[in-house]
Amino acid sequence: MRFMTSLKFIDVVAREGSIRKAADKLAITSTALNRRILQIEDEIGQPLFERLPGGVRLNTAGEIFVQHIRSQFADLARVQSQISDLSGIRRGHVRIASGADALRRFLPRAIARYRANHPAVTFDLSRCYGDDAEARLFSLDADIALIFAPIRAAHVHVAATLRQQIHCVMPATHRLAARDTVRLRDLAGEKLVLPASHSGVRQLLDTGMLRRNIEPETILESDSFEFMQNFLHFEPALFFQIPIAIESEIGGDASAFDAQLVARPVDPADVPPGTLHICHLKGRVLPVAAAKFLDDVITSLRSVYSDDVDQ
Amino acid sequence: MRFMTSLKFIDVVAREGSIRKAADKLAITSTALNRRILQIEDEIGQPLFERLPGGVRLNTAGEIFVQHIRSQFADLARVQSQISDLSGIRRGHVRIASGADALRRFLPRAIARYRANHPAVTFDLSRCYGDDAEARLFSLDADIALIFAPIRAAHVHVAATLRQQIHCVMPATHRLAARDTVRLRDLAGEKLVLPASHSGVRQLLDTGMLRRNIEPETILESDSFEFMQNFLHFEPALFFQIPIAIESEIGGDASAFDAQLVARPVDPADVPPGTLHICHLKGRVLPVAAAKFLDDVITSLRSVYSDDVDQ
DNA sequence: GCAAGTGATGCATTTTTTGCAGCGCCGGCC
DNA sequence: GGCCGGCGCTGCAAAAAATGCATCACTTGC
Repeated sequence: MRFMTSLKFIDVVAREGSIRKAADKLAITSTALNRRILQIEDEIGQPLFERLPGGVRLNTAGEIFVQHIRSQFADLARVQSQISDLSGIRRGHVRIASGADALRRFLPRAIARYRANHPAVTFDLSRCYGDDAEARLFSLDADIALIFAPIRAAHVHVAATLRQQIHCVMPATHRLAARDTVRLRDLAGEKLVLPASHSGVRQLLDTGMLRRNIEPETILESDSFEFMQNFLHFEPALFFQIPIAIESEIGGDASAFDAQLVARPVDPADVPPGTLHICHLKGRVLPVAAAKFLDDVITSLRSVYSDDVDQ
Repeated sequence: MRFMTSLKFIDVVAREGSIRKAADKLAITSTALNRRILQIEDEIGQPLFERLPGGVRLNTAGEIFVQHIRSQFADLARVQSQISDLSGIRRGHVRIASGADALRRFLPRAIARYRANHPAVTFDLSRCYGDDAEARLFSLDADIALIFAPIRAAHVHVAATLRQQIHCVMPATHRLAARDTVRLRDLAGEKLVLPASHSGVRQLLDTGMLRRNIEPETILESDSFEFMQNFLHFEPALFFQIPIAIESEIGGDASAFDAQLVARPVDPADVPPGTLHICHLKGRVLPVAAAKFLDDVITSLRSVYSDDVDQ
């Protein structure tokens, strides 16, 4: 898109914080890039960047303008996919920012099924925590976010929510495996493997522990579910997940997802259910592919967790 | 805006329906214009125009793309006014599509008062009927529309409504001037001057007349209020207006607005009140100036017609 | 069938963009 | 404290792109 290059350049400079670095990345001379920026600033009538000794930084006007640029790019992508759509090509691109919970089991299946119907649609998956995900929506680097955490920013639109009770995962031979639900006080003396402190699961657990005045024995802390799960094969311990992260298959049983491991819900009286938010940027018209995928996700969530899904 | 020229060109070609005509208008050669269009079509990967023997016409892809272009322009204007705003310049431009009713007395005063506070804000006023106004909103040629007629299109957002009873305007010496309200049957034998048939006032009147089976004696039909009002100075007759079109000043008395003329409401039992819609394009973020002006308009309407304003 | 209109194209010209070299500036470092 | 390396910026010449002219192929209306 020749007519968007100057705008793209500004976006890259804003991200890189330096004209020369951006020029490198864009395979262009810093001279040319510099002059393009000067020209646009001239047309706008106001500087967009502050010149610092170590590079450049957006000023307030620049912030506004770059936000506009990004929304233009997102819009253009949507328009292009619409145009392609009507010529029967049906291609498109969907960018998802998701917590590890949904990224693990649910999204692979959901995307594979979607791609079975729309093989020309491609995907970007970036794993990130709540704030990052919101930021990615805002900077238009992601179309859809799946966040198991409270929504902070006002500019995020929640298309659907899914209530999820935290489950305690343990070796099938563990004494607690006989129970239907696990109370927090049962965890006294147990060795725990906890998710990273900024994850939604961890924050719910921490609040519960604090209220019940329980000091857990944390032997390990990780942001990798895969690591935690594999670790349990070598040392018996407990860790925590939400159903969407452990389902062996859509519609499958969340209580047994691994030959040696079982999951039991933590008693809701101790730890209230958390909420998985499926969201996109407020006021944004999603590209067709993303909008359709979002629909699919919500539909398939409803078919599995019917009562726990709200729209 | 150098980086928008190609897009602007496409917009003009779409409006003109001919590359050569558009080239004339743009003070450029048809050659150059033609090649810019070919280039963009190449970048999009699809033709945007159908080539007809008498010129060009947008195809479906083109419709989508041009709509995108127009929204980009509107967005850019908003961004620019935002940027100007934060440097304290406070300039901007507001484009209004309005029926003659509101255009007559209300808007001049409203705009003058707004400009007293924001002298660098400029205005475009285009007088048009309901459908035109909606079309202008959609093609982003207008920011705000004031329509005394039902809203047809789904893509219009109604920010506020104002109920208005139709008034009958007559010489102060007329026998009906003694009444508080005018019944349609009183109009038998009277000479009437009616607004144009596509105006909202006329349509309400026609429905009422039809229902009451009254054949009015129409001596004149016009879409110019000024003409009708001046005509009454020379030949005694009746014509019809809504209060917003006759108010002598904001907060003034609608029943006497001219030394020789008085207005009396038509009985609501005969002709129900109509609705003035103040609206903008759904889903659009208005430029600051337009948004502020819209607020002002609604506030000032509420201060005069308090109970008849809904939001 | 001819004239007048349309959009498309080859080629020379003009305008714009780019790259190179070098300037002045500022902060970190030995 | 001078020096080095990074930064953004600017003359000037070369490269690239956009433009205008003349012309073609085509359709419609008279």
